[in-house]
Amino acid sequence: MENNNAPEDSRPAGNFIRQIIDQDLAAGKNDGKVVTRFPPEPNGYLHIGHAKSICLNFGIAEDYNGRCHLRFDDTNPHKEDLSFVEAIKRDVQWLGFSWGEKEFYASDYFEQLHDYAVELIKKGKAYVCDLSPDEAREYRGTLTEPGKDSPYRDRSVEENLDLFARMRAGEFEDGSRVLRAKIDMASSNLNLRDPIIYRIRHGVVHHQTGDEWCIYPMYDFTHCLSDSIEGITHSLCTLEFEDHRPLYDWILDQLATPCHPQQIEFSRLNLQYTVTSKRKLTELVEEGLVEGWDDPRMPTIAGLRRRGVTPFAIRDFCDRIGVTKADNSVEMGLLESTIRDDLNAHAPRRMAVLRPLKLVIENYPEDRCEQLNAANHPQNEDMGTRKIHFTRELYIDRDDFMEVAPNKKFKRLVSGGEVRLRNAYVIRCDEVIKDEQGEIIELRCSYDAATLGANPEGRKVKGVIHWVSAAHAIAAEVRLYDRLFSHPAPDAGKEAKDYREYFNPDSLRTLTQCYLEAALGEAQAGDIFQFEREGYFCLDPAQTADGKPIFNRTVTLRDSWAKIEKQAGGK
RNA sequence: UGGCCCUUGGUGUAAUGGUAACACUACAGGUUUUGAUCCUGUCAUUGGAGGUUCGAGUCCUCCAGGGCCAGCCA
Repeated sequence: MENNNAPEDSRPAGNFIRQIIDQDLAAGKNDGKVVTRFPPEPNGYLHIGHAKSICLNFGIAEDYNGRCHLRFDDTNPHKEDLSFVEAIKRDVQWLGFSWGEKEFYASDYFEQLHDYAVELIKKGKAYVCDLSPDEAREYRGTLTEPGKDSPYRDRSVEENLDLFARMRAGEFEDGSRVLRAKIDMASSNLNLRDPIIYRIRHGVVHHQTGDEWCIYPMYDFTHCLSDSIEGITHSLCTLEFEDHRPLYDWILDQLATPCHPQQIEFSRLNLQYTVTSKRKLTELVEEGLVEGWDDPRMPTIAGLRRRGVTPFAIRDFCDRIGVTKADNSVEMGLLESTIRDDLNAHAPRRMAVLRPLKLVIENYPEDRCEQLNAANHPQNEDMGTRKIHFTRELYIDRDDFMEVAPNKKFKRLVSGGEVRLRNAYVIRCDEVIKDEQGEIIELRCSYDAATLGANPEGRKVKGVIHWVSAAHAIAAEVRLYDRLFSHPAPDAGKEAKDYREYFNPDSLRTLTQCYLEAALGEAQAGDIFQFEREGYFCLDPAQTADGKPIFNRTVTLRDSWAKIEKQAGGK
């Protein structure tokens, strides 16, 4: 059955941009069409902030039966690279969006853009300026003082045409001349003080156009015209471009263009305890503070993917944060909650011991091995069951045993006490074995054979802990991640500190002696599981030098016990 | 004594002049072979002051606080 009559309640909440589009549609604008675009510059990897824009632009296209173009804003060959183009395409696709045939590059339009520039010159609205960068800055004025007209402002159309042609022909050096729009050097909006629209760049090979050009158009000139050429109806961008909108409109108003798209600005995402500035992410990568763009600690799409975050969770997160013009600071807890919601519903459960402590069940025969059934999901029978091995020698987590309970609420294993082994029997700790240093190295226990799938007679056993069979366990490395920075706004700069000073040295903790239940041996790279009582973990594509699998912790389980411990005055 | 923009609970959003809603967090309980999940309950009169109106979070004025802008970056 088709769902083209899908009820409105199945759609994401309307935001102010969707309301504008609704009004435009009601007013019959744009022939009832909605065309958006996602315009990344290929000079880095996409991050969670881009995901917000991607979900907005592609989401609107989907819901309004329109289309969304992927357009690479590649006007600055100095910083851009083909590898970034490829990574961006991979990430947008992975998020679940498709642009069909609508893959464009601003560089596709270089010839048209050049012709528009010539048109502007002919209309007396642009001129070649010979001011040096330093001189240009002086002439520009300041926030409170108007600028001064360039001495080259009144060159004739013929001279400008000639000079611009020679700029293109490569006659002039980098920085010696630029093409500027002739607007108003006294404008209170600095973007209108005769902005530069073309600059000279020799000796760089553009990833799309090679060495065909030595002049490159600036963003302000390129973006509005690219939008118009593509028939974009709503050009959505972040707040810092608000001051550029008068220039966007001015250029389109001067030229004979196919259409005049509407620029609408929204506030960018600020996520606490991380940074989402391409410059800073690039520095983290280049300075080696992280292992690469896809380091699981990075807020990049590639990093989140390697961490085990699903495309659904990211899209759901983008729905939850909404779209407004207000500055915001989204808590990491919201992202984590969104991730848990998805993974709780879909991740199969497994048992894994991260900090192993040997446990021997003395009244269990040495040669015996039971194959017990364990549900893959406690609330979803459709996810089936698996076999787990129960034997005399097991591993449990060191944190699940204490010789003496620290408080009345502690319900894990203690000396002389009982605890339920998840999916198996109730055991009692009879003896604690220590080494010369007094460190606990082994537990001697006994099990109650009558407690498999049944409560013990005449007593209550509250605690449940996870375990693995020593003989069947798979050795693995587990990487625990924490926030990248120790400050909620590392780049706020309140104390004029560099964000790097807030880098969290404990953002990665590696556990090399972990044991996984045997079923995890079949996991494929990218598979995500809930390690019961620990969190969600994703199998990394890499493995250790000695061939051990590596699991990345996506996010912990919500841990109310940790809160109790903390309130009780630390552990 | 430059311009533009923003301001609803701890956080993010909703309410489009008709009597503050949702999610996250926190806290208090209940269920539970994951201290998970799930369930229940509690937590704001909308930055401030005036004004318009029968009625203002929504409209107007002023004030305060915050953000962005002086790249031949995007």
